[in-house]
Amino acid sequence: MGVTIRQIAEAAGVSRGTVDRALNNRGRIKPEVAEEIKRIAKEMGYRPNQFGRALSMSKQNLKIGVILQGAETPFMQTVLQGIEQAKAEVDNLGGTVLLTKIPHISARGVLEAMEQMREEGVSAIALAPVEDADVKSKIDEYVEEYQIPIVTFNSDVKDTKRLCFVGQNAFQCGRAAAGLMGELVSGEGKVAMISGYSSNPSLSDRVRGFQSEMEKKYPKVELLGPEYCFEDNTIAGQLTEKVLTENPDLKGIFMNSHGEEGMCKVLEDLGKAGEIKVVANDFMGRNYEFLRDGAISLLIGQDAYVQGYEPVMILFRLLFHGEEPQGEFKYTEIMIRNAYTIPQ
Amino acid sequence: MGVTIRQIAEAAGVSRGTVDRALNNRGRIKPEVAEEIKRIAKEMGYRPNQFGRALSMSKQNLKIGVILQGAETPFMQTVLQGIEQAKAEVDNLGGTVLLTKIPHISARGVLEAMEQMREEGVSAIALAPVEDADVKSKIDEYVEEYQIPIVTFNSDVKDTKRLCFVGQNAFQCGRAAAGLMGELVSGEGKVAMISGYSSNPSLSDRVRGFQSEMEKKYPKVELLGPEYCFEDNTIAGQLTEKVLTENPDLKGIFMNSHGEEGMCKVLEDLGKAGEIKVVANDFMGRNYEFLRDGAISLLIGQDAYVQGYEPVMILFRLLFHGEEPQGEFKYTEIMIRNAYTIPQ
DNA sequence: CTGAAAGCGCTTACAG
DNA sequence: CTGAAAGCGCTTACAG
Repeated sequence: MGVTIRQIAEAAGVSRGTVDRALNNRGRIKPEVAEEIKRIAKEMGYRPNQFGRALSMSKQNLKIGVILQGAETPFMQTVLQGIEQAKAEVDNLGGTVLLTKIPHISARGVLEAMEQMREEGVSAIALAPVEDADVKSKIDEYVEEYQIPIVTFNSDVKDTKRLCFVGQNAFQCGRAAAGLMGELVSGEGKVAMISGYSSNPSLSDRVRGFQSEMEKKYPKVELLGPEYCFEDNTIAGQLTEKVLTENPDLKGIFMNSHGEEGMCKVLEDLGKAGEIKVVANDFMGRNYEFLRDGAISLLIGQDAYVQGYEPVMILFRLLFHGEEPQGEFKYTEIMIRNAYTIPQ
Repeated sequence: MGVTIRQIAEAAGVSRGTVDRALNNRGRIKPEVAEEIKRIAKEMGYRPNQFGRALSMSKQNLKIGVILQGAETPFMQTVLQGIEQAKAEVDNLGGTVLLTKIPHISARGVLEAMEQMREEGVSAIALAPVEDADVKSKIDEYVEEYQIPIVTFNSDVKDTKRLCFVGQNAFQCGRAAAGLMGELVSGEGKVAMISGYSSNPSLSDRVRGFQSEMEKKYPKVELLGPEYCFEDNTIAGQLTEKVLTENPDLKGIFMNSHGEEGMCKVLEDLGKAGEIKVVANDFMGRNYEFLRDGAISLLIGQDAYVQGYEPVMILFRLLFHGEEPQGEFKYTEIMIRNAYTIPQ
């Protein structure tokens, strides 16, 4: 068992309150006394008991706000599970998590939610995804003017005062996909790229990573596209059919967006499933099924759960224990799965 | 803020002690009263505050023993990091972790360590690896006679009363390797298997998983071996050279043991690195380096850290919170990595 | 500037 | 079988 504040108080011949003031720099204490107490504490190897502190501080009812956009997508549903888990833990520890789900993507919705949370007295906010100039400046305002720390997750926003970002390193993810595809097609032949939206920075980063690494490491691979399917199965199917018809010698498809069902349907209908090597993204929807069937060769995923869980806990640890996050970027692991490493 | 034991006591018209007895099944309470209190607690959505509990229970100074064999290997070093982290957390929460490292593998060492831990009054033991009849019967004796729950990790022991096992599903790992290798060699050609010891059950399970899945899913692949290198680089190099000389058309090597350095050296010397597809195991030693160089195509790994961390925490959660483990097997994730998904 | 006391939510002897 | 009280280690009004 560790040294307690009481033992230090006895050793220093003062009260526990005084030790607290000294050790936590609360002021209202004679500087020499504070110094002496700190010296004694250090000498005795004092380490504050987090349970005592947490229990005592649970009176403060610290509030953390979470703003989530596009909660209707399967991916965000998993993120949501992570948030709910963090919320349960924070509740349990005497805090509160205020969650606002905004349907689809709406900068105005985010701004309003931020406003409202400030009125409700939150001490910190986790926010995703972010892609708007007004939101950016509001983030800086909150951090600087109101000292409300903000963590972004899933999609980051550069050049703001946000504390840190939790999510995928999209460029590196694209490179990992290239490394896999290069091997799957034995380093040569045609590979088509299908992405979602050209306007989405994460998707674009993945495409850039894929292209640059393929060029560098597998120069004999000829890349086609990217074409954009807007995460739509019908369009994805049409694009798949088109590229296959125009390129009967196609070796692989890098599916960088949702629309997998549409693509796999066409591959199966044409008897090409398994023959055309497919690297796809995210452990969502029917992707595991396609992996088992062989229509998808390898799947790359980000830990959606962690993307919901970590931001809340990072803020909690900051506010409750004064523990700063490890670094500005908390990248979730880039996970590779085949048919045999599907969980459960 | 959550519901507290005090609120339940008021709602039920009893004292807090009575609520505690009801909710934690401590006996000495009229069954009907207990039922009623549980009902109310559930209705109010009561979730115990872990800080309060931990603080209050920190008087008990609960001890958990950990016995680790072969700590000198790099793999066990990482396991050790997980144990140290768990130890730090448990210390901080008012408990104690007693760690005994036994050099190499020694059943007698394990038996003595168990004996000593019981004398020191541990409430539970985590133990690895296990491969001995005497140890088996001592496990059962501890569990049944002394009510000391035991968790095995890294390597399991069947047919005992151990609470659960934390480690890899070796057979499934072999299957995963087959799935990768099958794709890497485009489903045909010769693939050599090099393993460590024929007597090691985990290694054998991986080989069996590899063989059975290859046979089933890639029948055109011709498997050679397994040959055994006894985790020795020199022997691994010799085996590699031999199989390459005898089979100039070799397409891949499944390296199921340590000795990667010896193998990669030969591949590089013969100018075959990258050409021969290699699937190897464990994120240890120079394996990441070989992955970057391309001498190893894909790496499969188990989470060594989790294998150290989880057993201690499972026991802590059991003793401290009365939380039973999820199931008898806590399989660590089978992770696949290529040159782009190396951590950091 | 400092101390004494109350309280956070829980568990645990101790009385009855 | 049940209750009242003390205590875990910390923080925080409140007095002085």
